[in-house]
Amino acid sequence: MPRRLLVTAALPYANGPIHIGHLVEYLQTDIWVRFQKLRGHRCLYICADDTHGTAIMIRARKEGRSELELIGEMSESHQRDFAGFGIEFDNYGSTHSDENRKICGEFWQALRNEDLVTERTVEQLFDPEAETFLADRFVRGTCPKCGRTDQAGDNCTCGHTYNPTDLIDPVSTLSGATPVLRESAHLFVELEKLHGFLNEWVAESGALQSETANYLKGHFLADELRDWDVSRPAPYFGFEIPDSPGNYWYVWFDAPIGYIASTQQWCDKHGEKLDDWWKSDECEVHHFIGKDITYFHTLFWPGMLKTAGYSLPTKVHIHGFLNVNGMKMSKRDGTLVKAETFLKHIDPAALRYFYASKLSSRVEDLDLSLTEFVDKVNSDLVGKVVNLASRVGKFAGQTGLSETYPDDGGLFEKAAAAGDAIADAYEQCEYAKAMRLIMELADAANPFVEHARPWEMKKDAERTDELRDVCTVALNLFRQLAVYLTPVLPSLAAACGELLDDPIVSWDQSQTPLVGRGVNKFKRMMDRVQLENLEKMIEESKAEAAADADVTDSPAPTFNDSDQPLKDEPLADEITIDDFMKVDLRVARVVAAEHVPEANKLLKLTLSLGGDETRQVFAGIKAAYEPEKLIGRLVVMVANLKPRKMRFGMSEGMVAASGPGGAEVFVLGVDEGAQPGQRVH
RNA sequence: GGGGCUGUAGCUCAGUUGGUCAGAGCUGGGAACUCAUAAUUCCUAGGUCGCGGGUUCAAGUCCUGCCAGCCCUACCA
Repeated sequence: MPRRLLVTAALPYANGPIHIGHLVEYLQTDIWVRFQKLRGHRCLYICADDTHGTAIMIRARKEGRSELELIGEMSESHQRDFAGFGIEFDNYGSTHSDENRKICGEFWQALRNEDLVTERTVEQLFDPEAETFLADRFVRGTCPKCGRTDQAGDNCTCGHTYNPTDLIDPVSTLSGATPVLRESAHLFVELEKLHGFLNEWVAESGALQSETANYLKGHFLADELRDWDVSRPAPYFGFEIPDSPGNYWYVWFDAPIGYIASTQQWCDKHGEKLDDWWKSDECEVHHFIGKDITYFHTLFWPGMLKTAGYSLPTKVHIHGFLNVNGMKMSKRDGTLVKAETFLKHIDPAALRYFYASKLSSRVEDLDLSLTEFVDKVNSDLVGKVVNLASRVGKFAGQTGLSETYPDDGGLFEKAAAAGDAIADAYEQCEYAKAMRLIMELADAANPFVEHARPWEMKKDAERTDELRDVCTVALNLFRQLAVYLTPVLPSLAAACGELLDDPIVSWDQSQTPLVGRGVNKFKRMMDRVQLENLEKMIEESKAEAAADADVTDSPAPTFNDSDQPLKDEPLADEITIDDFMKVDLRVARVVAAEHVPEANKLLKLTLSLGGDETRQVFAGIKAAYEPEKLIGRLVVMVANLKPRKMRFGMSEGMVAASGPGGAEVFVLGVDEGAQPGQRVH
């Protein structure tokens, strides 16, 4: 009896590229979906980009473009990355879609009708410069408890937790401005009214792993459920709440509804009814998510679904995080590898298999050890599975497959019988177990070829029938493995289908051997993974991280620069390189700086050109720089400027600076590593 | 501080309801073979199953105390 399944993976946020950590989930889900489809069930893999919220708004602003442009580009890059790893969605939507807006409205109305929405005034820090309210993570300041500076908005490294309003000297990370307290009206969902329902659902629906059910029971359900703040005041990139002008749905309100909206898009394209997928007892709904977003999917979301009359999740599959070499992924270590970067160096099939070999149904972090990755993929996939086909491929191309399946000592039959256990493991998301079972079969297959010695048969024309039989067995055992591995390795399945002119489309193909037909020319199916390539990948990631840091560390970069400076001071007449070379610019270190009492604008600087060479320079930067702060700095000076006698003494050069003057003066700096005395070319 | 999980051969892990359960793969060592991507096959690896108690005729397998690691969460179960 074919089942109907609607499967989702969490919606990736449109604020960054996909990395190998994300891929754990999308691959886990893709494998499950491919498995279900292979088993003959109707199954949809639904996903979308999560596009709303302050972070997107801010980023778009910084990059000087519209949110739509940003999320459009992100969606494209996400989908390209997913496709690169063989992740096949039935529909990939966006939370910023008409469908989503409409269904959000429907959910909202349902919440209103059930009297679950209440309004309250909230005091929140507001950035007067960026003109936006600040979530905790956009505020930093001094810890009120221990006095450490530059601490996060909600907690300090000393362990103390607080509200961002408690911070001493709070600063907005968006603009550097000092936030002010401002009131606004927020809308809340009174989740407590659904407490009874949630208690029951968590305990009895069977939708949650027991560890998760216990966690919820102990953490949230034990107390009164707090109201859930689902609105954000303008400006906010999202959907405005129809009955509350100036307020927008919080990104976590519309994100999960995006699952439904994306399904709606699929239905519209395929002439199906949404209700058959989301409001039918005949359809299972499975969510795959990471442990970090557990409560959104196990409390708020079921509450919303229940209220709006949609199906509750049949199962919420929660996975842990990815570590690399036993440690948290980090940009600095180059272990937070972007999907795109990975693809430049490594076959994605290798990652699919490795993750599969590590995943279980439990909420456990998994570790990607680079050496283990190489060993496992190479010995299991290349050494055992692919090798099975590779070693008889050439012969089989000439002999074809025997008319009847030969005696193989019960290997095929035994492996066929193992199919149920393997399928069960897939179904339970126990992929590691499935892979282990499959590799046991592969371990049994190679000795058959070894003992049959087909290479000897090849030399004897009279033994062609025997040779054909050996090839028939080896290729059928290989095909059986390929079928079992199809959810994990669609590329291998495709290669197998091509070799035998019989595409793998059904799990049942593992139960019957293929006989009495030709075999195509063998083509290499997979390359071994080289540790060097992984190392290159890590190095490249490090370099990317370093490049990113250069760009993002500078506060609030804006690229929509004004054209005023150029208008104020148009470009000078063209000169030749020789003209330029007449100006001798040198790197110099400020070794002394002091005020000149009688001067309004001047500082007296002593510049060192290295060694004993110093120059005394009067610079008109008094309004912009404190003398003490200049000492030690490297600057650029015009070193061959004719000395000029000033009222306060000789000035033996000029410090290069830009700006109209007054406080608006900016001394040219030099990157670290420059030496005083070096000429600027 | 609380809660959860884990602790089995160098590494990654299997070990159902307690009784050939002390295992597999990889690595290492030895040998064979050459069809295959220096792939494969055969032999070999002597780990007090974290430590101490307890229940039982019998315990990696149940109970308990301790130790270690990981995850979650923090004045709250």
